[in-house]
Amino acid sequence: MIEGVEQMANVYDILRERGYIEQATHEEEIRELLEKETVTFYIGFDPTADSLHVGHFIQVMVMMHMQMAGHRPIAIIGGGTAMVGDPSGKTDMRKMLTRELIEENAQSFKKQFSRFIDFGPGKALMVNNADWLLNLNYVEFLRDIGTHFSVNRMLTAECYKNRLEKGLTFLEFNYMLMQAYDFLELYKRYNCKLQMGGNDQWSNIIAGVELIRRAEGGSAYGLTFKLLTTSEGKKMGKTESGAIWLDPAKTSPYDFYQYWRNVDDRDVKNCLALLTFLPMEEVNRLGSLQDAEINRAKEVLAYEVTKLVHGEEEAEKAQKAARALFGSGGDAASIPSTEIPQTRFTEGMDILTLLMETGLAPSKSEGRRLIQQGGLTVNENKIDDFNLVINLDDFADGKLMLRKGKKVYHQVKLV
RNA sequence: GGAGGGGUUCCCGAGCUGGCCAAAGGGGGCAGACUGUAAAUCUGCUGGCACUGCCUUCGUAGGUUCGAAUCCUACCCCCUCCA
Repeated sequence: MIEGVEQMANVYDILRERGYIEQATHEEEIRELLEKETVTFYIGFDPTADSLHVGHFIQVMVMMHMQMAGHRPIAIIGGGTAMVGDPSGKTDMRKMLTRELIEENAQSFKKQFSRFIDFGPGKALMVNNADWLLNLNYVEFLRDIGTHFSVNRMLTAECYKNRLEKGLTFLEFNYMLMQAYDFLELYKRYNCKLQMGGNDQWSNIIAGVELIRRAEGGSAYGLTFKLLTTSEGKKMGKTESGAIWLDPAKTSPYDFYQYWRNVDDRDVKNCLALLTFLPMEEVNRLGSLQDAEINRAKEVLAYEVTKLVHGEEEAEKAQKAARALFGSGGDAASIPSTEIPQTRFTEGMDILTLLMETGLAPSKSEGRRLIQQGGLTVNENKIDDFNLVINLDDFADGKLMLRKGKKVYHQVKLV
């Protein structure tokens, strides 16, 4: 399903070249390990939402690279750890999730992973840490695992820094132990020697590496990736309306495509390297395009990432729709649309209601504001009257095109 | 448990000698100009609605008052110091 076969080069070098790697516990050893044996490694994902998002996707990319290089990924679904909530990098305590919700989320994650990773026999594993965390005996756990941790040391960990100022509950403080225990458990069960994760997981990862050494005298390694950030250091994959989800029901393929189509010039190269499998020569070539030329690179980026996540057909449709709206040609079939029964227009619908129906405005006040400021176009005619009534005559071929601002298109279809 | 500080509109953060407060300022967001579906910059807007007015909002519940984010009472929560 994924083309672009990796050469015999060491994956470590590939990952480094593409810019994934941020920190490693033992750079040389890891590189050697990956060179000479099939390494079982893991990345954890806490099911705190009902879909994976772009931030997770970068980790999935790494798993794919690793699997293509012949290593064996374990995707851990953190059904147990999500019960506690990782305080790393958070300023506030997460809201507690119910067990049922976590279970549901875990199911969604599972489905999504299967799109990207081959879970065939021996190829990869997906396990839920709820299996061993949920029934732990408290005192036993403290005696077996707790003894290996120094609170003094934990308190100096980067991940707790701002929480020590704002407050940290004992519940969350335990998160690190649980994640470390996961690693130990996987080490024992599957000979898993390497944990990877976003750089915010660094403290938790070394905790596991050290636990394995102390408890088992074993060697384990850790590797972290750059978090997907913009050139300005802001977290990427977030918009005003929330995260960019991989679930097409939560972020439509068109919106997904548009997100990448509109990234900052300066982020194009990085995104191409991290989120596509294009060869690095191509990435470098596209990334060095200047001025308006770089729009071509953005199209490639958007197309490639959308293809990976939603498949070729959806990527194709999204690209055509975008071209139709912003350039010339293409067909607009798959731009976001809302279907509204014809009968509702027989006596006309006021424009403000229509804006709310289509989700272009969250309230009539905002819709009014939008129109007053000249931000709304209906069928390519700028609207200046917020009392405008839309009726059937405004539809051509059963369709009406709304445009908010410069690039938010929305089609109304009669049914 | 004791002492002190604090909970304000999406976020941070003023206001708290009662009316001029839907609430300063900043951030974010949205829109306009510019442009390359970019960035930067400039401008406007930014609780809701039946919008020259009305309604709801300043931790929660009551009270005082013609009138409260501002005063009083009780309660909840957070932080700091002490135990």
